[in-house]
Amino acid sequence: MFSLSEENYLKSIYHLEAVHGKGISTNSIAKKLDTKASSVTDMIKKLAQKEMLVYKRYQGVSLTKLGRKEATNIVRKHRLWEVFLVDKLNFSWDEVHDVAEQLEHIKSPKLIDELDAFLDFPKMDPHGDPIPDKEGNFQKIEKKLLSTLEEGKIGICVGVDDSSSDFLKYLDKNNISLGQKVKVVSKESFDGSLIILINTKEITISKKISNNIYIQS
Amino acid sequence: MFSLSEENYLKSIYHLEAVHGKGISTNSIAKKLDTKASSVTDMIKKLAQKEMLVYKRYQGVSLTKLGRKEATNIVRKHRLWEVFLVDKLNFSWDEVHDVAEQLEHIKSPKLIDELDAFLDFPKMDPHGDPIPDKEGNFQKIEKKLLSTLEEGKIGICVGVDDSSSDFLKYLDKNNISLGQKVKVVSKESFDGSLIILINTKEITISKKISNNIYIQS
DNA sequence: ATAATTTTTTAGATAAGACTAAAATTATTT
DNA sequence: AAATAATTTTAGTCTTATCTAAAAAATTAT
Repeated sequence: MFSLSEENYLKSIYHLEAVHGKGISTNSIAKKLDTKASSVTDMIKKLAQKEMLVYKRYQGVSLTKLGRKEATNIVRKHRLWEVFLVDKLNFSWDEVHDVAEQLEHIKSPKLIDELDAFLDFPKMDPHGDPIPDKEGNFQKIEKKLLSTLEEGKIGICVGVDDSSSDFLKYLDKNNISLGQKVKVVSKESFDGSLIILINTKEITISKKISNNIYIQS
Repeated sequence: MFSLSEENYLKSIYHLEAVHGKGISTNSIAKKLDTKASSVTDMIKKLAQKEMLVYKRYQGVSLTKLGRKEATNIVRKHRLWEVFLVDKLNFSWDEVHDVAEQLEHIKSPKLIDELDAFLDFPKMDPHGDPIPDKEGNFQKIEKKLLSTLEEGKIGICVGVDDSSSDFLKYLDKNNISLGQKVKVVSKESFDGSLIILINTKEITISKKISNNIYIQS
């Protein structure tokens, strides 16, 4: 059984590996968890002891198969709770993160599988991220950043990278939601900003925004 | 904001006060929480500091209005989650306690009220205990112990005192559930055991059992 | 009323998880 | 290749919530 803290470390390392591959640095974990590098060193020693990850001093860490399984299960729980909050309890997609962050640590063999069934085995969470099944498997969705879409091309919004409340509220304000059709009207080469067409309305979005929206074309 | 431990102390003291009135002893809290008296002394000092209870050395403790409000809210959360687990996730009444024990500590202003609405504002949990509303009010149910029912009299089972899995499974096995009609066929004066009629079947139950079943007559 | 017992508190120790500051190692420049 | 910079680890401290053992107070029995 893992402590809340241990679970958060495993989850963070899992997410970092998804982006940067194996060999995650102490500093990057510290940044992600908003803690100090020395605290990270302590914890990864402990998790290495438990064979959740492989660690060699000064070399960064990589999850073991067991560690990845544990992490995947936490992600599964987090995302299922997010679906529950949005589908059943009228939360909006910018409100779910903090609560799911707590709910993901509830320990019950039965709870999460019943919840999964109750929600009708959803494949996606409210931000377009895939939900691992009981065995830890999930389909990888074909997607690319809106910032990579060429002028004149059309895409469907299928996910977001940043799930912060501020960013999601910005999207709401501009009627950008999952499933929304988006056309790149023009691209400003100087700063990478885009003029995009949402329904019948043209809006300008910065590179920072288009780098956080995933589309399917 | 309160720690998990602080919340558990408040809840336990609340339950003890419900049975024994004001002035709860250090030892009884220790017993309830399966911890040592010295640990209790430490924690009640801390909670007294926070004005959740009144404490004078060697005199036991009593919740303040604020402390009672806090405790009531935890009880509300616990019981709402129990209803959720039974009504929506196919848990049986002997399976809910441990999970609700975890879920009651989730902190979200919105979550619990939405859950309440989603469950259609239930007034009772699966064990027949009343669920406080948002303001902390709940109706006290008229009930007495099955052990106090006289020979030949009939009652409706409306609650249980002990909510342990073992006891509830025993009840299931003998078809005793909330709403079930029970008739006392005879009473053994030597050990207080009862022969009771459940539907068409007569069974013998010990005093210990009849002391844990609440009925309405 | 005094002795014995029980309850409660205090004092000091421990474990988990975080921190700061300094030392060790690795990476980058010049 | 040496010097500088950045990263990582170690050593030691802190907080929270426990614990044990001993002291203090309250209660009960003689």
